[in-house]
Amino acid sequence: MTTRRANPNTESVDNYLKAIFTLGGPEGVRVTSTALAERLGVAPASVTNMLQKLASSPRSPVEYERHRGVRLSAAGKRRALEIVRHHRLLEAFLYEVLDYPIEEIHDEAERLEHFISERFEERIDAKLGRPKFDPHGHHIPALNGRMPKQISKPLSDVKKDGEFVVDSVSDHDAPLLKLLEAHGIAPGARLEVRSRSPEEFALRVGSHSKALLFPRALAGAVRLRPAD
Amino acid sequence: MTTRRANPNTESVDNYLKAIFTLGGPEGVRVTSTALAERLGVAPASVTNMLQKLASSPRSPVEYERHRGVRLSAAGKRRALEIVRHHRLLEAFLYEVLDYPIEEIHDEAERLEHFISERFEERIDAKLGRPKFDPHGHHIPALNGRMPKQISKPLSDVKKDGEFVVDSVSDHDAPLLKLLEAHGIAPGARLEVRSRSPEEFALRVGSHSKALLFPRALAGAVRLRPAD
DNA sequence: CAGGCGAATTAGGGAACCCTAAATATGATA
DNA sequence: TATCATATTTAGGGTTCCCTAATTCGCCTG
Repeated sequence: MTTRRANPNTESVDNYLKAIFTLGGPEGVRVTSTALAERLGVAPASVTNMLQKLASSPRSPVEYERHRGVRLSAAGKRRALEIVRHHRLLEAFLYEVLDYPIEEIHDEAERLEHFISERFEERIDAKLGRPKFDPHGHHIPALNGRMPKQISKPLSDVKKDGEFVVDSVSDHDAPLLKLLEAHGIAPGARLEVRSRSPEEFALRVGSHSKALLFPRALAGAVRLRPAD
Repeated sequence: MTTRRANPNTESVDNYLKAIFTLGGPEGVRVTSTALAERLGVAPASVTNMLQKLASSPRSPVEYERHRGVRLSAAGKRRALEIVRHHRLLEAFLYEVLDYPIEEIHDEAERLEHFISERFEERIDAKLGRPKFDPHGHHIPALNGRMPKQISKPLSDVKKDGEFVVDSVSDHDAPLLKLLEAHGIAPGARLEVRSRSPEEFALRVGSHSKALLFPRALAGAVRLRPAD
């Protein structure tokens, strides 16, 4: 006789949920196995396995139909937002309290987010003064799971010159992040798009006077909102 | 063909090493499977399995002989001390920076110690001002693995009345820890043993005037050094 | 509407850790 | 020194999550 242990490894499951959440966007679009596999760095077959397991568990965090992709159930979305909250609070904490370089906070938070307790979360939240944004400019979901919708658009979508404020920057690409920071491209910075070409943008950042030529290929990593 | 992944789950292995270190004391006495099993909360057979695996790995962290117990190799001891360092730095950090109640720091540190990076360790160490002791009064091993020897003795070993200073308190038993704190029994506190009976000690703690009757059964949890 | 093609799933394993039950060593004792 | 209790190890499984290979499905197109 074995003691039954309906004990999913939370770390792995959480990563699946977070990936489904991220890929599905705020509207909760169905996500394909392949996309998940790629995001998670596992084989598609592994994804199928996991989704079947998750789907057949009580109070399943996902809605899954063979060959038709997955999306999060209400419970799954709640959990995903908890993890995102952990992640972003940790990023803010590492950056502001522990003085991490911006390009290192993501990976460390990615690892720790699965293991911190509610108490830890509460304490760093308090220590930071209940922040609303992480250092990349992303909203930190509230305790109740609410998170305002992103209203910015990527620099790559900018169709005519003008003045903007940097809303957020991508967190995945560490070297790029370092580069952006070096040029002052950080949430809150003023950014003027002076001209555009198929290859690059000519930008003026903050109060710098000289123009910055910014490759279009990287422009998806910077999100802007109109200057007030 | 499968990509080979000589990838021991560090968390579990680390826990074994830490347990061997703790049970073997500073001299590195051989530790029995049963003792390990008990400490780790697993079956003795599981311990045997793990020890065999560890012993047969390259640069093995342990020296293991069937039926004769294990002890750490130099590499194993180094690793164990790293974990202990992580653990104690985390405890200090949770207590001092995040204002955790003393009785909660152990469990949280126990979980996190396996996942923090060298950078994290370095940063909290700096933030705390390179502390030498954790909140329980235990030495924090140095980066190079050095750790001064414990010179205190448990209250339970005290054979005659006198004045002492609390050196350290046990970290495992959360409720007890809370109790000790409530009575002012914390590292650095002055403590006078006024009388002893088979059942309990009569203590005077700090500058309190009234005596505290302290059960002998709990006296192993408090370590003392002579008052200067 | 029959192929085809790529996406997704099934089949069959592997590695890490854990468990119980059944041997088997060890060491103390009669 | 034979015996026994106890400590330890071996045997045989189980779970979780991952992988490759083979198969099947959904869908687009000729």
